[in-house]
Order: sequence, then C-alpha cells, then structure tokens
Amino acid sequence: MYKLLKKDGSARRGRLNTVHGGIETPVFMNVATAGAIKGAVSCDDLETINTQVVLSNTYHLHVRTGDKLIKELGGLHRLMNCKRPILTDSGGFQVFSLASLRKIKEEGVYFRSHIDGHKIFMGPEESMNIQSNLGSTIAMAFDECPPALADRAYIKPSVDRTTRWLLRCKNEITRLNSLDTTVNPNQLLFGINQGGIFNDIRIEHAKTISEFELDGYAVGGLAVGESHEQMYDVLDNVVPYLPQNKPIYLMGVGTPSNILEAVDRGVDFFDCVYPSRNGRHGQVYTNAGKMNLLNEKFAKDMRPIDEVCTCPTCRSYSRAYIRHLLKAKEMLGLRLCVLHNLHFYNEMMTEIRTAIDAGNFKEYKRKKLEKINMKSC
RNA sequence: GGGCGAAUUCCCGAGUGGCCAAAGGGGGCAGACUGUAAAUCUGCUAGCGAUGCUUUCGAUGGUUCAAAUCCAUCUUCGCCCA
Repeated sequence: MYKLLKKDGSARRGRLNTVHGGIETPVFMNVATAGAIKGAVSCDDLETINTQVVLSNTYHLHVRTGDKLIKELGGLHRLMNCKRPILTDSGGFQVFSLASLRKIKEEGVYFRSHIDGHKIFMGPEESMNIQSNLGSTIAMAFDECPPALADRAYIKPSVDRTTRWLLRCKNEITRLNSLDTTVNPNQLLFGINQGGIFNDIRIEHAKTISEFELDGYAVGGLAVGESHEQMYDVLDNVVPYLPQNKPIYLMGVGTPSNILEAVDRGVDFFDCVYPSRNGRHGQVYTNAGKMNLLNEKFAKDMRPIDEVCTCPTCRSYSRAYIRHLLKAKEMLGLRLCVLHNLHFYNEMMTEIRTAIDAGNFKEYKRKKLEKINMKSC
C-alpha cells in the first residue's frame, strides 16, 4: 500500500496506492467538508490546481444529505464526480468544534444537530458505517479531539477511551469491508494519536495504536489552542513512535510554515481549512508573504496576486479586479482566491517532494520560509 | 399664491431640553480564522497636545444654568389645495 521512497533527514517521500489512484506524499488534502470545496470549486477544478486528495466529513454528510442516500446513489465519489482519493474525517473533530452541542459517553457521542437541533448519536461503529456508506478511500477512526489546554486529568481517560474506540473502529471496518454490498470494500483506516501536549501520554498512545496494524497514523488534537512551539515539540517526540512504514498525517494543520516544519519532522499528510476559508475572506498566500486583497492598497493594483504563480486566477486576473469582486460580494471573487490558495498549497507540496527527491529539503525549507514570512505584502 | 410636513455625523435613519460626539443599519478602514455550525466573527469610523478639550444635528438670531431637541426668520426639498 504505502511505499517510503526516500528520506531526507526526517522528511519523507512516499506513495500511497489506493483504489482511487496513487497519492504522492507529502501531500496536502483539499478540504471539502460537505462534499464540496467551499467557494464554488468543483471536482473539475481539481485538475488545474493540482489537487491529489479531497477531504470530506462524516458528521456533515450524515446530517445532510445522509450517508444512506449517498450509498444508494453509488457513493461519494460518484455523487461528487470525484476521480481522486477522498479521505473522510470521522466526526471526531466535531466532538471538539461542536462542544456546546454534545455529550461524550463510553459508547460514543450524543450530538445535537447544528442544523435543526435533533439528537444524533455517533460512536465508533456509527462513524465507520457512515464512512463505509460514503465509500471514501480512507476512513478516519472515531476519536475525541480534546482542547489543547485540557489538563492531564482530562486527557488521560479521554485518550484511553479513544484507544478503546479505535479497536471498535477496526473491528467494524473489517466487518463492513467484507460485505458484498460495500461501496468501497478496500476502504483504508487511519488511527489517531491523542494526548494533548503531554508527551508521555502521546508516546504511550502512539506505541499502543502502532500495534493495531492500521493503514496510516494521524496525529490529532494539535493546532487547537497550543503554541507552535508546543506543537512542534509534540511532533518531535511522537512521530518517531509511529510506524515508519505507514503514512503519518498531521490533522488540521496548517499554515505553510507549519507544514514545512512538520514535513521536516516526518509528516506525510496534511489538511487545513486555511487556504479555502482564508481565501473566502480575501487573504491569499504568495511567495512574498500573505496578502489581504480587501486592503485599500490593492484597489489600483493590476498585477496578479503572485507574479510567479501559474494558477488559473493569476494567469488571468488582477488584484484590483479580485478586490472589486470581493467588495461587491461576487462569488467569483471567493472562488478565484480559493483556487489560488489551494494551488499555492498544492504547488508547495510539489516543491517539497521535489526537494526531498533531490535531497535538499532543508535548503528548500529555509528559502521558502524566508519568502512566505516576508512582510512586504 | 395658500396649507401642511421634512432637513441629524460618508449614506439611510433613531433621538424631541441635561445620561448626546449623538442608537441601529449600510458603507468605509483594519484585524482574526489551523481534522469548516465560518461568503463568518471582532474592532475602529468628527478633530485634537486626548480619563480632557474643540467643532458638529440645513442657515442665522434668540430663550435657558444647559438646545439636535423650544421660539423667530430665512433656505432647500416633499405632499396637498388653488
């Protein structure tokens, strides 16, 4: 399945083969929570922005429009007309982000729908069933993502429960994959390491889940309130204890700098709402730093967002035009920014892979960080 | 020609003697956002030597300790009658 092709320091070049095609790593997955990348980006657009993997969400698709219907329609790939691998998050993050609307129990989590308030129960088996119905390429284990600042007394039992849930996830997906009615009987399962910022809990948990022989391992519960230094420290400590012959996924991260630092610590998979959400809010990434296109200084700026960018947006449109569209609240403005940002991220991942292949990742990272942290914008 | 009504800070609009530099929108300016309850949220939006001072509610003059608010005249804009 996963092939580690080359190491450059701790940075890894690899390939994960799936039934929906190969994934060259390190990779940034483009977030399409509710079955679409927000900003009117279609699966056709993925070709022009170099997307390899799409990420969707168990909870959101279950609540609307329903995983059973999606299965009936042939699965999420068919529904979205997506020809690339799709990873589905398990709903574990919603245990964190919908904290005010849920109650955690041993059997699972009781949510109140953020749409209409009705009660929803989701445990490991439910999450696996939903993800199986969606037929995603990679399913994530159902975990609890506790807040970064939670104390030891909260984290320890939470992590232990996440471990018990992982066993239930594995058993359930094994059962589901064996049924002849399954949309994607080759669905992969990634487990998730937790432990807050407590390295001893993290390491112990990493060792435990390493024995589950999963298809990949994620580090979750980061970038949820702790500092960058704390996050990097956790990675330094935990990544070495995860199976090195499997892909390693840092969930929900992050900024371009975060990604460069995490690749340098052995991480292969990433996802983050930043490029899409920030794009919708007019903030775009360039090789000369971040830029808020809503700023007045771009009103007469007829240059493309990034002079060296080859994305569909930069090939045709100016900062002034996009600023105008954003001000006029035209959907096209959001779309152009999202396309640019995703292209920027995906392009950076290509550069990262090229650098690792060439054995000069450290040098590449140093130069890239210099560029993207420039304040000239 | 006569009658009635209205004029508020960039715009709309509340306020009808002191708690008013003046609600609330909009617009403008800036910031935030990390497995997306997020095309969302937050802050600022008369000026300044700034826990105070100055100028401001169509204009001018007046009443009052105190006026965006009361009075007079004027100007402009609506509506109605001729």
